[in-house]
Order: sequence, then structure tokens, then C-alpha cells
Amino acid sequence: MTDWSFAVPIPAQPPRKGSRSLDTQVAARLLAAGRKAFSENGLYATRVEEITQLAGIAKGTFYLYFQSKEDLIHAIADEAVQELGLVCRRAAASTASWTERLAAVARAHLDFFRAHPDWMRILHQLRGMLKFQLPEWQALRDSLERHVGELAAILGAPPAPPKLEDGAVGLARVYFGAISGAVSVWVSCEGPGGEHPSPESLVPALVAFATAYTGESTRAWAPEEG
Amino acid sequence: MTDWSFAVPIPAQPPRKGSRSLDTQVAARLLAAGRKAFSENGLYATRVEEITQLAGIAKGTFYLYFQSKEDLIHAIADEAVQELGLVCRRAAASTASWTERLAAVARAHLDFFRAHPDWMRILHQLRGMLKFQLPEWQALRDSLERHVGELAAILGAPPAPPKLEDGAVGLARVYFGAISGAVSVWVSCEGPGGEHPSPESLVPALVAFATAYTGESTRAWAPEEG
Amino acid sequence: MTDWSFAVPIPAQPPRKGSRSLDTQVAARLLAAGRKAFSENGLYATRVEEITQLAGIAKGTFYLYFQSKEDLIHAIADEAVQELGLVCRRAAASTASWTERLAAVARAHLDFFRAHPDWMRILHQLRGMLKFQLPEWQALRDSLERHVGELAAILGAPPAPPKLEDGAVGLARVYFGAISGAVSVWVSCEGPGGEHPSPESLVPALVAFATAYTGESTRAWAPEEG
Amino acid sequence: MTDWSFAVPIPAQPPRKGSRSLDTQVAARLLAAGRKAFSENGLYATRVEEITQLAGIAKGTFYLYFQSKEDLIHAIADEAVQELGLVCRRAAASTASWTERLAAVARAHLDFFRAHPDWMRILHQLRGMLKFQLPEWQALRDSLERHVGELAAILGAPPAPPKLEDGAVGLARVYFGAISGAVSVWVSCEGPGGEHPSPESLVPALVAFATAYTGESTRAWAPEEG
DNA sequence: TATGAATGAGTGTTCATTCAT
DNA sequence: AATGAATGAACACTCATTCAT
Repeated sequence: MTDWSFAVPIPAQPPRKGSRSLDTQVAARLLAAGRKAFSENGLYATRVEEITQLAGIAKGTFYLYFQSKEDLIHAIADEAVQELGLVCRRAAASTASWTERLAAVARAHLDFFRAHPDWMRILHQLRGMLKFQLPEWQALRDSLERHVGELAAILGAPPAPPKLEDGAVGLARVYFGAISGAVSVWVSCEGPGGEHPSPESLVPALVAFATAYTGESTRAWAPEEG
Repeated sequence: MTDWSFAVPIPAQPPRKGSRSLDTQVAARLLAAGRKAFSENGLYATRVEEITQLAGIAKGTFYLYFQSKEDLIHAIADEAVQELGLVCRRAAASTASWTERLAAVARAHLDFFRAHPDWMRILHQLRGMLKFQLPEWQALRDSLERHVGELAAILGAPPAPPKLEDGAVGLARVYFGAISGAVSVWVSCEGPGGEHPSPESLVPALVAFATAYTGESTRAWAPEEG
Repeated sequence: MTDWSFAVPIPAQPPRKGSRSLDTQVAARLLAAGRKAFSENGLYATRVEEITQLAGIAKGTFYLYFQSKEDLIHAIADEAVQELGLVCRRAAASTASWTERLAAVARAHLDFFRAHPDWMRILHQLRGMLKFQLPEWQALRDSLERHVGELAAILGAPPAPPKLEDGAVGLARVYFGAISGAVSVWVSCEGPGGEHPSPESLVPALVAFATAYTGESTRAWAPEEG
Repeated sequence: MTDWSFAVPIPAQPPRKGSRSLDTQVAARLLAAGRKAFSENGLYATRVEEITQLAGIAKGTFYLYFQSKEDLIHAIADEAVQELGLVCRRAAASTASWTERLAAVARAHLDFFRAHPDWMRILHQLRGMLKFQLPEWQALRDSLERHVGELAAILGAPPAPPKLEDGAVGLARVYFGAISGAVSVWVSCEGPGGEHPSPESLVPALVAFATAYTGESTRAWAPEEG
């Protein structure tokens, strides 16, 4: 039983400029309302006023807690990534072998996305937009990068295969991408002809992906499964 | 050599209202300009006028060829998906085994994304936005669905493993998602610590993913590779 | 030594509604902060919160002492005009001839503006805005009018030239305008090609202006015309 | 009869960015509407929409002709200053002596302000705001400076008194300030007790001011002092 | 009295789309 | 068909003022 928490110190978020320790309740309501609105209508289509109405506060109050609409998006993404990192670390902590850990991480993601479809939708959207060098999105990119960093720390820690070496970040990126991508069908392709894939079938497949990617023969994992 | 085209009849695109079969050259220029602009600045940040300027035509002319900005996005996505389907069918046509075909499809995607980073960026963005039930995006969802349908036809055709049965669509979705996701790091995570993953390492990993997902032991594929 | 104070009874300011004779210290701090902020950033660009921060009090407290931002502006202008009237009366008191008095008044203005550039900037701004019939500025207009009234009393008192008669107010207006205008270059036209004009050169010129305006020694100029 | 026009080449105004030679009529309507609105309600209190309504066009059209509200203010000020410079040069052209020229310039200003009270009000307001270093007003400062430069060229040209030398700019500033200031009572101090001062009385006074300021005939005043 | 969180009307500007020419 | 000027709805954000504590 390993404790990974030391490995990935939760970065002390610099306190959001706008929020000088105002009513935490209101900030939370705003965060929740933003989650709901952004995940339902998209980042762009959601209006600040919708959010404040959902939160039951006045429009101007919004700016007491967040510097801008984008700042709220950032905060929500941070929150999501923070929580996602937490469950990953927790899940990874109780694993004995590397493949077990790969599986734990994949399952943690799957469970997280299933439990928090709103966060998932927001994260997905963000991933789609991050490809643009628009400077205003840099902070968002950082959030996602931080998560990949956490993943790399988890996956690269012993007993990781020696050949992984410092390719851990590369693996983390590809793994996170594949998990997110595979899961994205849960939401974007509703409709007949395809039920949501179960974690039970997805986890082994993702583990197979990761082991194959790192060059570890899949046999290293398959036997343990049996 | 198998011809898959029958399997996925390219649906006769309902003639775009705006385009009364005008000068094809102009439409093509618009499509190209849109690809460039959308992929560089994002779907939302790109203004219709940027596109028309890039295309060297007047702003108003745009609406002679496309009903709306969204319509152009749709057309570009269609074009991309059409082309992507084509290369997949071609690649799959010359394969003998199923795993070979899985590899061919994965490689076709990878090559396509590498050759057309602009289309890739646009498709990624779309995937991120499709999760919203906003009715105006339904048409876009359809484009992507069509591609998944093609993939399902390709992957489900003999000699697919019998257990695949009509799970082909589910596999196609997850496979397409994983490929797209794994590849997304090419663009969103620039910087040190992770070079672009090579198709050489990604293709086997993706094949491993798909075989594991369908329950086929990866051994079924690994030996053939040797 | 003449006492002009009787001529211009300092009108008992109608007690500011907001100020229920609260802590005088706070009111003074607010007045000082307003002077500083308004003169540095302009009447419009200055925010109430800047002022309260400068004054070291809470935003809401402001409204315990002043009815509105405009009310503070009014109070500051009153203060300035009051003080300006005082120095003018003092300076004029010790003059023997009318031209001496003209000079004394001009010099008093010049000294005042030099000593209190913040008040000068505020007064200048106000003069620029008073030309609009917006009713909310009426009170401000009154402040300036009061000053002109004082000036008229000073300049019209013996030994003023007989021909001045009740044209004193007209002269006061024009004189005050010319002084203010001539002095305005001290602030608005920084830069090479013109150092600040010295009171030594300005005072005689202003006296010449006033005497010529009242018809005194217009001959000094008229002959040259011929 | 001297032609000053060569001395102050009208600076080719860099074409306003927003206006790519669009309908001149509309631009003129906007300029006129802005003049009216700004001069009636003040620069700040006037809303863009008021202006477009006055001009009879849609709000968005405004931005086809001007980059911003501030840009329109700038354009109006430029226009005014341009015209003011023109009348000054014309008036000065037909003068034989220096004092005659001083008188001509003063009278030109007075006539101009009387004929164009709207421009005057706007210019006055601007002068009141120029004292702030807010960078967004720099361009406005330049307009006014340009006018002072013209004035300096006119007043400094022969037969200016030799002692004037390069103090022409200093004189121009103070003279312009005094003229503007003296005239400002026309508008800010409406009401009983003071009719508008006539140019007939103001012009000689201003000339006396200028000659005294430059040291010419200060004797005319000094003796009286004794 | 003092506080500072809450309010919400108000505004400059953008931009997809239309339409007269 | 092509143009590009005109349109106006939409929206993020500000800030003077209020009010519960």
C-alpha cells in the first residue's frame, strides 16, 4: 500500500484574485451553477446571467467572486482536475503491480466521468479548444497539464517497468487521451446501436493499450489477470 | 481487394440551401479558407469576415454558398469525415486478417491526422462540443456518426471475429474515440517532456486496445505480428 | 485695510443631507482623498471605492458623509472656492489703488493655483463641464457663481473706476476666466517650447487685460491701432 | 498682405482607421450628430446610441465610420481645431502690424466660438480633461497642441516684436488660454447680471494682455502702478 | 456608526446576417 | 452573381448605491 499523496503535492492554488475570502456558500453555488450551465449548453453559449440566475444571485455579484466568465471556467476545470487527481491517487495507492495500477487509474477515470458527467463534458470541451494558441486559454492548458503531471508521477513510480524511465509523461498523455476519447462516446453518440461501453470491457482494453504502448509485452499483465 | 464503398453508401448530401450550385471554385476557396481559419483560431473566435478575406471574396458572397457560418463548419467536417472514411476504406481493403485491418484503420487515422492537422483540430473541437443537446449541432453529430458507421462496417466485415457480431458499432465508437484521444496530445500538449508519439508505438497499442476490448485475446494478434 | 467679508457673506451651506455632523475627521479624510483622486484621474474616471480606500474607510461609510459622488465633488469645489475667495479677499484688503487690487487678485489666483494644483485641476474640469444644462450640475455652477460674486464685490468696491458701475460682475467673470485660462497651460501643455509662465509676467498682463476691458487706458492700445 | 497658409501646413490627418472612404454623407451626419449631442449633454453623458439615433442610422453602423466613441470625439475636435486654425490664418493674413494681428486672432476666436457654440463647448470640455495623463486622451491633447502650434507660427512671424523670439509658443499657449477662458463665461454663466461680453470690449483687452505679456508696452501699465 | 457584500441598471462594442445596388 | 454597407440583437462587465449585520 503506497501513499502517493506526497508524490503529487496539490499545488496551492493561488487564491483567485476576485475572491477575497467572500462567502464560501455563494462561491460554491456559482461553481455548481457554472458546472450545470456549461455542461448543458457549452462554454460559449452559456451566459453569465444564466449562471447567476441558476445560482440565485445578482449578475454583479458574480464579479465579486470571479474575475470573469473565463475565470469561472478555469476554477471549475481546476476543481474537476483536482478531484480527478485525488481519486486517481487514491485508486493507485492500493495497487501492488504496475498493470494493476494502470487498471486502477483507468477505472478511476471511468468512474469519475460516470459520476460527474458535467465535469466530463466541460473537460472534453476544453480539450477541444486547447489546441489554439489563444493566450487567454493558457491557464486552462495548465490545469490539464497538471493532471497529466500527476498521472505521470503515479504511473512512473515503482514498480513501473524500468523501460518506462522518463517516458512516463508521454505515456500519461497518451493514456489520458485514450481514456478520455474512448469515454467520450458516452455522451456524444447517444442513440441506438451502441450502449455505453462498460468499464468492465474498457478497463482491460485500456490496460492493454498502455502496456503495448510502453512495449511491455501484454503477457506481463494478462497472467496477473487470470 | 474488397470494396467497402457499398457498405457505407455516401449519403447524398441534401443540397446545401445556400449553394445553388454556384461557382465551384469559390466554394472550394471558402472551404479551404474556413479550414485554415477555424483550425488556427477556433470555431468561435473565427469571424466570417476573416474567412471571406482569406478566400478573397466579399463578405456577402459567403451567404451565396453557405447558409451560415455553422453550415460551413458542417461542410468542412463532412469533407474531413468523407476523406477520412476514404483512406480508411482504402487501407482496410488490402488487409488479410482482422488485426491487420485494425492496424490499418488506426494507421490510416494517424496518417490522416498528421497530414491534415487543420482537419484534426476542427474535428477535435467538434467532438468537444457535440456533447451538448443544442439542436443546431445535430447535423454535426450526424457527420461523426456516419464515420463511425463506416468504421463499424469495415471492422465488422469478415474476417471479423464472430464474437463481434453487431457490437461492431460499439467497437467503432470506442476505437475512434481512443485513436482521436491518443492523438490529441499532438496538438494540445506541446512542450518538453513528451515528443509526439510515433505511429509506430501507437498503432500496436491501439490494436491491443481493440482486441482486448472485443475480448479477443491479444495473443490472436501478437503472433501474426511476429 | 478693508474687510471684504461683509460684502460676500459666506452662504451658510445647506447642511449636506448625508452628513449628520458625523466624525469630522472622516469627512476631512474623504475630502482630501477626493481631491487627490479626482485631480489625478479625473472626475469620471475616479471610482468611489478608490476614494474610500485612499481615505482608509469602508465603501459604505462614504454615504454616511456624502449623499453621492457628485455631492463630494460639490463639497470639494465649495471648499476650493471658499479658500480661493479667502485669499483673494486677504490680498485685496491691503491694496491702495484699483490696479493694485487687480494685480493682487490675479496674483492671489496664481499663487492659489500653484499651491493647490489639485484644486486647480478639479476646478478646470468643472468649468469644462458646466456648460451643459444637465440639472445635476446646477449646484456646481452655483459654487463658481458665488466666487465670481465675491470677485465682483472686491473689484467693484472703491476705489474702483466710476465707469465700472455695476459692470463689476461682467468684469469679474471675464477676469476670472482669463486668469484660469491663462493658467491652464500649467498643466495641460507640458513639454518643450514653453516653460510655465511666471506669475511675474502673467500678473501685469492680466492687469492690462482688465484695465483695457473696463475701458481704463484702452487708449494705451487704441492708439497703436491707428 | 501675408499668406500664412504655407507656415502651417494642414497636417494630413491620417485617415481614421475605421473609415475606409465609406459614405461621406453618413460620416458627416455622425459628425454633426456628435457635435450636437456632445455639446448638449457632455462627452460622458452622451451615449453612442443617442448619436446614431440623431444621425438616423443603426447603432452598429457607427463603428463602420469610427473606431470608438472616443475616436468620434477626436474627429470632432480635429475638425473644430482645423476650422479654427483656418479662420485664424485667414484673419491674420490681412494684418499689417503685430498688434493688429493679435487683434485679428482674438477676434477670429471670438467669432468662431460665437458661430460654433457646440464646438466651443466640446473644446472647453476637452481642455478641462486634458490635464490627466490618461493615455487614451493623448490624441486629443495633440489636436489642441497642433492649434497652439499654428497660433505660435502666426504670432511669431514678422513683424512680431524681436523680443518674442522663440517665446512664441509660450505666448500662443497663454493667449489661447486667456481667450478661451474669457469666453467661457458666455456659456457657463448664463443668467442675469452678466450679458455676454462683446468682442468689441474683449478684443482690445486681449491685445493688451498679449502685448503686456510679451513685454511690449508693459510701460503702458507700469506707470499707472507707480 | 461602520462595514462590505449585494445589487442591477446601464453601455460600448461585436459580428452574423441581410439587402439594396 | 457579387458586393459591402447597414443592421440590431446580444453580452460581458462596471460601479454608484443600498442594506443587512
